[in-house]
Amino acid sequence: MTERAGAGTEGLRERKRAHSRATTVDVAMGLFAERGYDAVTVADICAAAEIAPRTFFRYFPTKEDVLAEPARQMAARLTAALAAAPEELDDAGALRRALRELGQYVVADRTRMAVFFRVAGAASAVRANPFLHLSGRERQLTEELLRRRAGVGPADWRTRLMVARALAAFRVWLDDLVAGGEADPLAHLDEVLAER
Amino acid sequence: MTERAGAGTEGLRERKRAHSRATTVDVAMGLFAERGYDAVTVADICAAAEIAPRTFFRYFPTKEDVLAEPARQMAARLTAALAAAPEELDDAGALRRALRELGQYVVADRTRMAVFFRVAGAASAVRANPFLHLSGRERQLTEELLRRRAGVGPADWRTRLMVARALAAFRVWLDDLVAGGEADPLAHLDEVLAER
DNA sequence: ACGACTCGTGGCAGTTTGTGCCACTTTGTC
DNA sequence: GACAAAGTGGCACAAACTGCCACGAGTCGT
Repeated sequence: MTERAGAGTEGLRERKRAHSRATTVDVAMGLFAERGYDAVTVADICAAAEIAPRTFFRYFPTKEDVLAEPARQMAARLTAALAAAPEELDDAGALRRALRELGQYVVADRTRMAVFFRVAGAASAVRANPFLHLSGRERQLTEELLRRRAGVGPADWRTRLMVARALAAFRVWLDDLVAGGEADPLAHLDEVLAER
Repeated sequence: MTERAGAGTEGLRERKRAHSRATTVDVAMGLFAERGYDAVTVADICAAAEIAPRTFFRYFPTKEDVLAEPARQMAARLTAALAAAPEELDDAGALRRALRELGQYVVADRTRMAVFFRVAGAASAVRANPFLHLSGRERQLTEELLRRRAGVGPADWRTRLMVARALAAFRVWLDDLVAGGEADPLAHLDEVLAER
């Protein structure tokens, strides 16, 4: 290991792999948007992305996982935002701040997200559902909260409930966002998050 | 149609079908508990339940659906309880009451539920997860709430948030219940549901 | 009671998803 | 340039589903 390369340039291999993965996701999303999730086979994606089926399953353990990529990015973003929140904030404040940042991210990437939401909503796939996906991260998120405050042991139920409620609020907002109609989404997000 | 039979006895066909379905679920749960979800094939279940694979998929669209049966029962129970709630209760009160009844149901059927939770928790299957399963019913539940109060049109976000929060609380409680440790689960449920 | 009709069931062939194994090529290291 | 490490592709194969057709057990009309 030379270890001298900067964090951004991780060697040719890494870049190639990342590029191949990204294009596969793009191609797949395009096909899904065009024909619908079920009508697109993995073989189709592979043909369009010019990779072997065997390779596809090395990138994504499941067909659903290609579709779930945006949801996974959201989850990662949320975790990162939470870890980066100022220390002086309490749990609820930090979580709210992180969710607001996630909201900005979603709104900024609106067109791409719109495609994802539409496709994922119509698909029979469950893992890809951003709402459920986020809920599935509750435990991980709670642990991140505890780590932030140097807490140890299992989280008490009040903390877990707080996290669950915050995510519930975010999901309600996401629902409204997907439905459209809100003139100022971010203001609406603040409103929903502030509801006691 | 003779239509003379009581509501309970719906003809031999219905009864046979219900019996076959029930035994299939039982057999499947037994195998899952014994070897784990992934290590049991549909063919195994069919052999043990003495039905043809083709028949299996007529009862359950997916292998996951056999495992999800208890979760589906919970969802159905919740919907029914909500519909049966006294009219004079407001939305939040009715929902809380329904959740309390669901809680009693879960606690009463403890041993069976314990098996389900253990198997479902360890399984790679997602649909079967009771937590997610319940979240997936949010929309349906909200509609039931509106119907109860003769409301029309799409639910406003405050109502949806209220439902989402109540379910979040129930899930937190379920989590505690599965973990064990609570001496009086139903009292704990009241406590969690009452948390503002 | 008897025939017609419906519906649940089983078998078969075929598609699709996902995996283990091995050979081949590309990349990074010395 | 030699060597190790990692990505890639092809093959065979298991397991999850699906469409089709045939058979037989319930059910209904007369």
